[in-house]
Amino acid sequence: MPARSDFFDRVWKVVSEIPLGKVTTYGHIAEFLGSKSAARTVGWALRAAKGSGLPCHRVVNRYGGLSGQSSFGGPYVMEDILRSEGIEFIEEGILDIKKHLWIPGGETK
DNA sequence: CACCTGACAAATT
DNA sequence: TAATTTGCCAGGT
Repeated sequence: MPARSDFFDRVWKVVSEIPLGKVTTYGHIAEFLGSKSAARTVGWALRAAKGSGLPCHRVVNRYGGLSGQSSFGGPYVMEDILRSEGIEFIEEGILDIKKHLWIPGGETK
């Protein structure tokens, strides 16, 4: 497998653990990985994971904004998927992060 | 081989 | 309070 790196692999794993209807932020993932400031690397991993079947649309920035729209494939792709999963949007491109925030390791429960 | 870029965030000035 | 800088990791040029 995948060479990439432990960091990437961990990011993919965490993201794949996100329950449907929930979202998480780069900062929380990075923090879970051990480096809270590695949010950049998290986004980097998602970008590399594009096409790997990873639900990267469930990962947003700390404002709940869909940061990776441009890299995802379309400006309305992520939003449409998130809405289909039960995510409430405050406005176009911005979801209610405080209502659907999920924390890695927090368990689905 | 060295520098720059890139889906961010938090701290400091 | 806002603006700027640093930290993080890997990939591309």
